[in-house]
Amino acid sequence: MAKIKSTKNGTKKEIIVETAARLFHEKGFSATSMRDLAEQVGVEAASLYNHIRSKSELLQEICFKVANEFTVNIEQVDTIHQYAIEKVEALLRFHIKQMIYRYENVYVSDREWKHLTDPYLSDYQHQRRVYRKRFATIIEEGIKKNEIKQMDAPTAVLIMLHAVSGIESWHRSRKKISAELLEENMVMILVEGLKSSTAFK
Amino acid sequence: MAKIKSTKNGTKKEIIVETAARLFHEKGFSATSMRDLAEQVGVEAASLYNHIRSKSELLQEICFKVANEFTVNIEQVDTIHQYAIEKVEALLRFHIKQMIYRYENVYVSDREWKHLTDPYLSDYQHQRRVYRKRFATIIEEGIKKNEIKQMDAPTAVLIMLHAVSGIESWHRSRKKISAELLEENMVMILVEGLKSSTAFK
DNA sequence: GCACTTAACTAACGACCGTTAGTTTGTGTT
DNA sequence: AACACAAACTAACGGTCGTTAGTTAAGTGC
Repeated sequence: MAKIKSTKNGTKKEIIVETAARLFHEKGFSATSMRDLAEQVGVEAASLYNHIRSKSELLQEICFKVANEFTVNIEQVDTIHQYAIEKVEALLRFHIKQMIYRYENVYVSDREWKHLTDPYLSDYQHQRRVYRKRFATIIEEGIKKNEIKQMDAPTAVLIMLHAVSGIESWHRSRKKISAELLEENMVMILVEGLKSSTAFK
Repeated sequence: MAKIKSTKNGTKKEIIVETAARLFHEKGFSATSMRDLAEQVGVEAASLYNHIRSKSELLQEICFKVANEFTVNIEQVDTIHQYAIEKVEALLRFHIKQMIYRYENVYVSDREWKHLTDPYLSDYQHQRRVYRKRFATIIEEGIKKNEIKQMDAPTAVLIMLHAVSGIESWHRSRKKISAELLEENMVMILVEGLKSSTAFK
């Protein structure tokens, strides 16, 4: 068994991290034991340590993977689009898509980051703060150009970021509307709530 | 020590539950030990059991206390107001105020209810489902009367309920805007996003 | 075929978990 | 002064936690 790739779905470590994300989502970080995780992976608990350094490392991988995706995205969005309101919509749509298609990872990074330990905890908090700040700056810019009505930008950011986490309920609900319809409804409600009523555009 | 009331802030059990809410908020239910809790209350862990039956009971008290407050409120709101959009605004304002002034309890009931065990888990999920359903019905009613624009009502509910949980970030942020300003901004963004553009009212 | 590496295993460590049993302490009532 | 009793204490229970040590099996490259 000297293969570094075990199945076609990436390395064993990647499998472990994905399984951990699922369990952390289902039961929470603290309530998930390494023995739970091992069982789901199909291995003894001690064997996990051939692939990972610690339980904390699993949470770190999940949180920073997700955080980086958002950071990379806002970079792109900020350069591609011209109007602030377009940027906001693009950011919102990305959040929605991540919440739909990479649900477990995003959920864990949103809800369980508190169990990170320093220095990772501080790094993570910093990265999120910077992201929210940048998001707020885009909204400020939109307000100045009269694309977006007068409002407290950080509050608008907070509403958007948390509104999308409501997709959690969508995932849990028995009879769901389609992902596309969900996205369009969310964008409509949230983006229309921002637009200036006297917008020229 | 034969007093049933220990301080002026209610019974010892109430103190324990409030302290538990604070710790469950800070560290999560699973990561909070009875010894942690005891230390914060100023007592040995075993002594807690003179006042409570189990750790689970603490979570139950918190979750159902909060859930009942929302249930009672929607009852009142539904009878007091006439227009659907007014009902929605009243519900939203109540959620915001609860999130500001009873933050820890609401947060715990929102985030840690998964650690309830049956039959409490099922009861809680049912109560929340009924509440959301009722909220959605009010919005449907508003759509029918053209107070609220065409949209998927459950999605609107999900956005509102989760948007207010963003007040978590407000609590954590260093320089906050005032509670009043926060409420007005949130109401503006969210309620304006719902209103029909051809509303007669 | 032999060395090397990877990844599984069993066994166990010390720490901490929620909770119970049994006892002591202190206070208000008679 | 004696009693009742709430509420604190100490000690310990069986269990589970994350993790380490040491070993074994199996595939790779010479």
